Amino acid sequence: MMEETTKPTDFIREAVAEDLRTGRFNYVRTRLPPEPNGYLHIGHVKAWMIDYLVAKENNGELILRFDDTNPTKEETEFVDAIIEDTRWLGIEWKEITYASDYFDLLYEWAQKLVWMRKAYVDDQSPEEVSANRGTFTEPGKNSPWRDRSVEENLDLLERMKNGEFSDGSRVLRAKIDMAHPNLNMRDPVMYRILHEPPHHRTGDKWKIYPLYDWAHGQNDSMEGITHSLCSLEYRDHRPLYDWFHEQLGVFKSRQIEFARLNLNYTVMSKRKLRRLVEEGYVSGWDDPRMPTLRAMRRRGYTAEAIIDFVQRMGVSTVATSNAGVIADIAFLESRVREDLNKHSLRRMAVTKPLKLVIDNYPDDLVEEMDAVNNPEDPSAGARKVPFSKELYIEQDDFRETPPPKYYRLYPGNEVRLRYAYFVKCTHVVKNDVGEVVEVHATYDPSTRGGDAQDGRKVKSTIHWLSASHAKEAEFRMYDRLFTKEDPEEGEEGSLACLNPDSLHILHGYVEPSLAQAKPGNRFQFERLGYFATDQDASENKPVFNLTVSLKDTWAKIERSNKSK
RNA sequence: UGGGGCGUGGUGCAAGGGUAGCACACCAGCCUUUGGAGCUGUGGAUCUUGGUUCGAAUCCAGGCGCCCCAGCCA
Repeated sequence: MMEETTKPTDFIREAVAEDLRTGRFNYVRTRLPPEPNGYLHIGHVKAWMIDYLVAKENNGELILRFDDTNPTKEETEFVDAIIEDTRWLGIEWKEITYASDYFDLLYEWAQKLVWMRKAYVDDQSPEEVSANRGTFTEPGKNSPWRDRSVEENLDLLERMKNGEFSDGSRVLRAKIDMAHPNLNMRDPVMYRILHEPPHHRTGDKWKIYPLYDWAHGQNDSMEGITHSLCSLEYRDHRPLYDWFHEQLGVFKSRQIEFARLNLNYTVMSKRKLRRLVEEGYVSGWDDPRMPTLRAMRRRGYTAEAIIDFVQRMGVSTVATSNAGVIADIAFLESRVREDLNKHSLRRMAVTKPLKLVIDNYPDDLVEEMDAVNNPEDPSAGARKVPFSKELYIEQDDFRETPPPKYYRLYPGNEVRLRYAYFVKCTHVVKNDVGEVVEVHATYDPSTRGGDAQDGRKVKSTIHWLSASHAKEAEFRMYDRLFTKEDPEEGEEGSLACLNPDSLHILHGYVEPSLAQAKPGNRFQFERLGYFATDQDASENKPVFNLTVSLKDTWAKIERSNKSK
């Protein structure tokens, strides 16, 4: 698949090539910089692939570095989950590192900046720091502590580190320019005091923790990262990123920003996703409706399809919303269908069963019908499916009074039962309230296998299951989580447009062999869609998640029928 | 409001002074033992105004619109 796509070219790859050409760098090393405070989602995959491929295409190296500078949010559980998901994508890295690996060195670099009179300990309260930062239009005010002696700063910094001061009582700040038009340059905070909670890796060793701006660029430099690729909202941080390298006289990594990836009909922010989980709107972070990688995996999306999707999305600096680009979920689904169409085994399943009785078929006869496993892949072979007098068909495949252009079963109409016989509907049996409970038909024995010897045609082929052989199964039918393309839009908030029908549970039947399907197995249930066996499956009743439906032309016709 | 970034069909990306193209979506048709897949075709876009030029999506200037920034989050 990767060979098929033309070699991607974009402004980042051009910049990297340029740097190699001009000698700014003579090798390429990138980094994946997750903060271990949540699960990876589809938006991360874009960044992951850019970092991975830019390194790979240039015979460079990729480092997986956890940005763990804030112990109040980070947990080992997320480190493990991120590693698992990254591996699932097929991304290979040279080594795993942590920002916390560099806390000692980073502290030395901070002392150096103090010596250079480029950093100082500020005793202002958080409120004072904020108030004195100024606004977009007004300059900030210099801290009264801005011109302390090197000795006093060094002493105070050391005591901050040793835990002598309470949280929030002091910070270390870079001394730049409180009147700078870029707020990030107004004496940014480098270290804050944090006694609790213990850090997931360094425990209670540290009482001060570096902030992003101080840690990230220096870690990049320490690791010899050539290209530090990040999303658009860090554009304003680049002058600061460069300033630290310049002052310290260290290896200068190059930061390049790109638009991050969002999807319509969903939310991507950790805060909003957490709310869905915590308030029970979904079953968990791996609920198949979530945009997280583990959810997509559970739903049946393949890593190949997801990667193909982000690759085809391209890379740009366009910011349509929230510092990124909004992709159409339909495009993701088209990539999933393309991949699954080629690779998944066909099976028959009936999600909304309706009994079909073939009146002229022998009572006790069972025939084994030949069914192909994948018309796109002859090497997938064929299988036998039992056929008998009483069958289940899909409720949607029968109408007592057919609407216009309805080709499926209705009284007097003949259709093909896939791989079996032509059948003609004769009559129906109804219950007390007038619902059709049984459809009756006659079959033409000369059409065995589905071919009419006399050359007559039917306009429809429907799927079926032998009632006595079929195995019970649960089907979880998913739809988009939100009804609006942009759930954030409007003041009611995203919860106001949650789709009440994002999950439909159906109880039906599958072919006998599917009773043994293993979690993660993927199938195409003919004429319905792609499904993946869920982990919830029990021994006698498997559960299948709808990955994505097949394109449904009839549904489209029906919709336009109704709108007329 | 100061700073930074960005404007090409509905969406996402191409075209780097020379015929505005691709994918998805949409519409029509062909084909079909999945109303699937496949195939063919149609429609539709350069934010705006001015300038430079034989020629501008591309270069210049103004305007308009959208996104990001005032955490001791990342």
